[in-house]
Amino acid sequence: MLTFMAHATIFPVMKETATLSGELTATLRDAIITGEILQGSKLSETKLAAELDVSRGPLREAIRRLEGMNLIQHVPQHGASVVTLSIELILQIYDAREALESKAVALAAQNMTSKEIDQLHRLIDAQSKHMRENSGALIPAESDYAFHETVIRGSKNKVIERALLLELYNLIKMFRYQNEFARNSTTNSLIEHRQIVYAIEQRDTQLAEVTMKRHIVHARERIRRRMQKTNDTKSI
Amino acid sequence: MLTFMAHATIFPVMKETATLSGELTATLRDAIITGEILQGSKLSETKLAAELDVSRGPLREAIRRLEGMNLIQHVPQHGASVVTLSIELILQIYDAREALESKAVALAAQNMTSKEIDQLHRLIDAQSKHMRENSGALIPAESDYAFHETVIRGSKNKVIERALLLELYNLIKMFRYQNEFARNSTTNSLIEHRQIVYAIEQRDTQLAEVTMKRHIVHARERIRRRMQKTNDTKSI
DNA sequence: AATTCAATAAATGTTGACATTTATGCGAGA
DNA sequence: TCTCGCATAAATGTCAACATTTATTGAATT
Repeated sequence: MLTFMAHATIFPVMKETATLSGELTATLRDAIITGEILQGSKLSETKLAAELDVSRGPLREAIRRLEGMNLIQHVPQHGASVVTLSIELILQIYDAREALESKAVALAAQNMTSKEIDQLHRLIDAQSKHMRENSGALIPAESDYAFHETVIRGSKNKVIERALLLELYNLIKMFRYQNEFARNSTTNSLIEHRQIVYAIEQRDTQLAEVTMKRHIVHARERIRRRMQKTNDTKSI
Repeated sequence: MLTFMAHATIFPVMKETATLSGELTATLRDAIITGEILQGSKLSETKLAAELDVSRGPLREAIRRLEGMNLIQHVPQHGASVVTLSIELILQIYDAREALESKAVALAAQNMTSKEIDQLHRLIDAQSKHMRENSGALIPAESDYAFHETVIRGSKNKVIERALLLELYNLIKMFRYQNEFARNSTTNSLIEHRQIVYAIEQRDTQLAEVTMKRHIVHARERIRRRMQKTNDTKSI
């Protein structure tokens, strides 16, 4: 028996709540991200519809949309199942993210308004304060997302924005939410965030790009090392 | 009255033909790409279902999928309409493509098998032969797509592959199909293709990346200049 | 003449039933 | 005991009717 909705407020959502199928999309998305619906598990339309007390029509539409978000895979005449976050897939996601987000920050360095840059400062200051007050505490994932999302939107490129926020970040959130070691940012992250904001402020597209690229490569490397270790342990 | 299906064989399709909604997805996609359904036009579920002689259920699913391919925009309680390829959007698409495909070719330089590289040679040789025999003729778009698709698949990165082939290239095909000046490649394209293959062959990831980036930037610049000119003429 | 409001028409959203395909399980036969 | 195949069950795919929201039209009022 699934409860859902429990985490509905955790992820600042789209406004697609006007319609039932939109509501279902958000509900299922959060259930998948949090792991309430397990990776790789099959989504039976009949059962899900019964549990959620809706008809299969809107449910199928929600599934189609989640398919477009890379959260669900669908085989005709067979059914839909939740994506499995293999180490290979995660690393591929981070490679795609590296390419897109380093371009995004280069564009952001060109296109962000000073107001938006102020917002970046506020976010960083909050992160800084958080670390000072809880000595040695790491940056919570939510704060990290807020920073990256602001940069991405600052690119003013709707295509990159969509690819990152709608199709990659859900997967990244899913991974981090379900892997404790990845749930918070490292101590270095704040420093790297500062460097990124500095580059944007200077309107230095190349510096911004390189800095962001390094920031993401570092994150990818941490994951790779950690997952490698996990795999080693498992295979003993 | 729409005929559809007429161009069904033009675009080498997915196998999603097993189901009616999959068939509809392919049909509508091609109709949108070719311009048979005009940019910005509203897709009335009722009318379309009547014209295609199907019920609205599978049609709605097809529309949701095309939404995921960036070909259709959907407003709840209002309806779906075909995307409009403004000059701004096209340039944004090419910025995203530049980021993703330059990363793809870097990965391809690492991961492509010698068999796959042979395939690249065959494609280039065909292009070369085509230009020699029809003196001064340009590379047809289909041949150009085949080259880029082979490189992208050579990256072995499913995430980048999906983003490019499923979410960006349909839009690019749509743009090129509906703009005569962009329908074929330039004379330089073949040279640049050769450079890309050379870099892949040498397993030189950096050279591959830089070369591909320049190749795409050139294409973007051609479009920018041409569309700028068009806009100028219009505004006189 | 322009605007507003109400009534009507039409579109999207949702539902439950039906059709077809796929999966399950049991019994027969080797 | 294992395998094959048929019968049954269950799931996905499709359809048509219903509900609700949005768009349109025209008359009334300012």
